[in-house]
Amino acid sequence: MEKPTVTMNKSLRVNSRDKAVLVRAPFMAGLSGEALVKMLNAASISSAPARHIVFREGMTAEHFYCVLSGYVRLYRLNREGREADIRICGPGDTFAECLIYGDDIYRFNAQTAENTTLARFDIRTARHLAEQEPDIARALISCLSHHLLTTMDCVANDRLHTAPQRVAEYLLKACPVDGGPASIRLPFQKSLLAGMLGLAPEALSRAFSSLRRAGVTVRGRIIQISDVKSLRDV
Amino acid sequence: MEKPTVTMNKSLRVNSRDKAVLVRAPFMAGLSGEALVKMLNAASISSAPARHIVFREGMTAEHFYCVLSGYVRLYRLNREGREADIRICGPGDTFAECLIYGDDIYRFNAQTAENTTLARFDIRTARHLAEQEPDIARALISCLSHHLLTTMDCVANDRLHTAPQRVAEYLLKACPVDGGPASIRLPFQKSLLAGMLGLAPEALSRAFSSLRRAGVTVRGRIIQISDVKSLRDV
DNA sequence: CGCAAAGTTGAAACCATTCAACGCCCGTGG
DNA sequence: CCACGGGCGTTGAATGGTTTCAACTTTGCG
Repeated sequence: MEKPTVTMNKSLRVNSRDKAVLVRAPFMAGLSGEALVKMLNAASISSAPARHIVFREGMTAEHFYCVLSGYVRLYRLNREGREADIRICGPGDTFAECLIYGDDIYRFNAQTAENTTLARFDIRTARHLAEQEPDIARALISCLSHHLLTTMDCVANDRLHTAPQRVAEYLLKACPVDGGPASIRLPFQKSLLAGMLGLAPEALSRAFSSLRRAGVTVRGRIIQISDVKSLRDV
Repeated sequence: MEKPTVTMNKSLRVNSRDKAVLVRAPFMAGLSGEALVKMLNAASISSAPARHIVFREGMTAEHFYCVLSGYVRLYRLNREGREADIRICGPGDTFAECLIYGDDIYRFNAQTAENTTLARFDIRTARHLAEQEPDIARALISCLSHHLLTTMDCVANDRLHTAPQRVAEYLLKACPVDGGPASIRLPFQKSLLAGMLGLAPEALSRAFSSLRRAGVTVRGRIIQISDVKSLRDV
């Protein structure tokens, strides 16, 4: 039983349900038997209530994480205390794995946005495993590459698109279909979506109402799109 | 002699001078003899004039690159043709290495900002090498991690800081000293710095002139800072 | 010297933030 | 049952930062 530096509600071994999510996470998917077992053994599960601080910027980085359920907000503060989200991590997403080499200090804050279950990996252990098992190294490379591309997308979006365009883009990505009408249920609160798109909650609200003329109707977390194609023109 | 998909001025084997830069690049530094030789053999050098398109978004990704001299702009276009820079790569920087696993399509445009020498690696070859040589995998992980952190910094900066703050931050990072007066010579054009910070050239100009009251004097590419400490308060 | 590219400055328009007020939903407790 | 209150979301008005466009100046290079 290790003591985590940041206390959580519970800290327990992997149960079968969490394991199922973990094994399907992009980071673990594609690991062979041996490597998979090693990683699973290195994992420990913890769950935390909403708004729990997982770690703070500047803290010594000892673990990286994989979200099993719920959502985690990665963000940074400016000197006046204003927060800016960098990334929102949902089930299957890994975060702070980028500290596996290099500085041993967290470079941002991580806070749960709702009740959340996390898998936690010791960074040193994972580093050793990555050096022993080529498959684990490969998984790490693949996972980091994907994050990097996503984050570059984020920079480009912030710099190229207006608020309604970013919202439209999110909706289109979340849309299962490629034409006609569609309906989406947001998996989290609107304030979280706002942060994800680099907007104040008010700006998201205004973006939604400006998308009404493009056939977007919002009622709570349910979003109706009358015509996916016309949304693409925004 | 392979034919590159994008024609460059010259395409030649590694010469001793380029090799020296390449070996010192973060990506190659820390490679052992065997791994180093393999990577060097996989590299081919090409140089291109200013404003040369290295590759375009959507093209089949066959190579990734390491800048040996000069600068490369990674950017994306919106539908109206406006450009937004995602990253500026200088000597020692690697780009498009994030495509080593995953889709085989470039996700952004790359253009030289001045006369530039590049090392080019075949992506498939590099993938095989990374699977054979744990050191190469380790170097890739380390390199990708660093990029990811940098890009996350970029998102946070864009969202948290104003133009003068971003400029001040750049100057402080480029500053060798931590107090008193300092002088910096920009390694590239101001328009490139503007793009790097997510600003229009005019906005950079205004930011500089608003930093005059913080003791910043600009003459061409030379920037004088009367007191580094007071710049930190911006 | 002269031209073209790069950089600066001003004015106007635009976009997003901020602050404040209000409405809504929902859980709690009387 | 209803009243209350808090969290969340929406709306309005004012503010501020950045872009855009255009004109002008400066720089660098042949």
